[in-house]
Amino acid sequence: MGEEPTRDRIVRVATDLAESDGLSAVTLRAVGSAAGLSRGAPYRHFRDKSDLLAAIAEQGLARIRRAILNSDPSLDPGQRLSAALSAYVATARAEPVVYTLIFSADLATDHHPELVSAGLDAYNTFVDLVDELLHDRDASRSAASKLWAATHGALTLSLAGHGTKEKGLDDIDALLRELALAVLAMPRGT
Amino acid sequence: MGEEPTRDRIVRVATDLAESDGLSAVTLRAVGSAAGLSRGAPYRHFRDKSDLLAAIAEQGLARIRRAILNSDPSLDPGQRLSAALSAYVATARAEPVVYTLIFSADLATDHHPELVSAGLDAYNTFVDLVDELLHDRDASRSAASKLWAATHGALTLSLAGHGTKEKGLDDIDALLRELALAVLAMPRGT
DNA sequence: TCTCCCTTGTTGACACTGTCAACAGACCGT
DNA sequence: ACGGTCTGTTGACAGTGTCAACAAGGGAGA
Repeated sequence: MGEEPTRDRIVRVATDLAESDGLSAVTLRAVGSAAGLSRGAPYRHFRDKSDLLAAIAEQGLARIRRAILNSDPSLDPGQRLSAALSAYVATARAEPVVYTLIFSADLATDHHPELVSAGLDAYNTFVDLVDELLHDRDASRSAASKLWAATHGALTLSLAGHGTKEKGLDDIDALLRELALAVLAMPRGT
Repeated sequence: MGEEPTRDRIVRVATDLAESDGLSAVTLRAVGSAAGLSRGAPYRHFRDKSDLLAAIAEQGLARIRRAILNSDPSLDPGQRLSAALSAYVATARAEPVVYTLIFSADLATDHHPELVSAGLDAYNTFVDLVDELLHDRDASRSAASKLWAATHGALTLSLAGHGTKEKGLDDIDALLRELALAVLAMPRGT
């Protein structure tokens, strides 16, 4: 295989570091060292530390997009949508630090347009899946927004530790199934 | 009025600092200085910086709880619930940095039990409001969880800057009304 | 009153971090 | 051969979280 570009390797190493030792362990020195480079090396590939974090988040979003896109296409649209939601949750659960980072306010999205664009890609991929079920672009966009919001909300509450004791947030998958049902059963008009 | 305890003043000053200049501006030195004290003074009231952040989040949760509790009691239960949701959103919008901090993974909830307890207080207050509508404790808990998840999700997506261009997340209040309708219209059994 | 101790606050010090400037080598087209 | 760009290294500096040592105050008990 071709050798991995240094920039990609830095992002990958930084992601691993974040997931294994927490976001606070992601220091430019540690990242450089883990990538086999020296302290200042990342500055040849990223303007800022914030720029590196944005890259981590961006690739995380791309991974999420791929996960929901890989849901079995042979399923009927409803079941595939459900599978995509499960894949979304599973990916977020597998890398909670990155997932939290994506929606962190630390990243001023104004200064990181490619992060916004990665978010839009994931969103549009999701809209496509919903559209296979509804066959109505506007309704699909609206439903996808609600589904994403509901999913993300339940996920965050669980990841943040709130709600582990509160019944109903304990089993996210069940909660999600119910939320998805509620959203999709909504009157189409409004 | 009685003089404000130093600890409370530190938390208040730190909260103001966070909202006006961003979370990264909250340094122990700056907080001490803004409180009229010296750099190391906060250490007499908080074990860690993380401990101070947890206190900020905790009081933020208490403020949210008070906001939803203050929704006009003379309204009928359905409208009051809607007003409470609006108050929740308004409070979060008024202090986005604190709101984001509450659900940040930086705060290991294991080490900050009083933060978890503040979250439970807010949740239970919310369940009470839903119960005035449903008159069924279990169903209310379940519905409250879903409403909170959906609200928080829509809010976060909007606060993080994702979705400002995507139709449907633009107007959160409309989205919330629809989500609330969908959740409350759900079959009670499941 | 005097003494003891605990609480609150200050200051000096240290390791670590993000960041930048100065420098070194590799590669590449002319 | 040569100048320039790209990638990488190292030294330096201001800030930051954190801790130990020290000072001031006030309340409890003799």
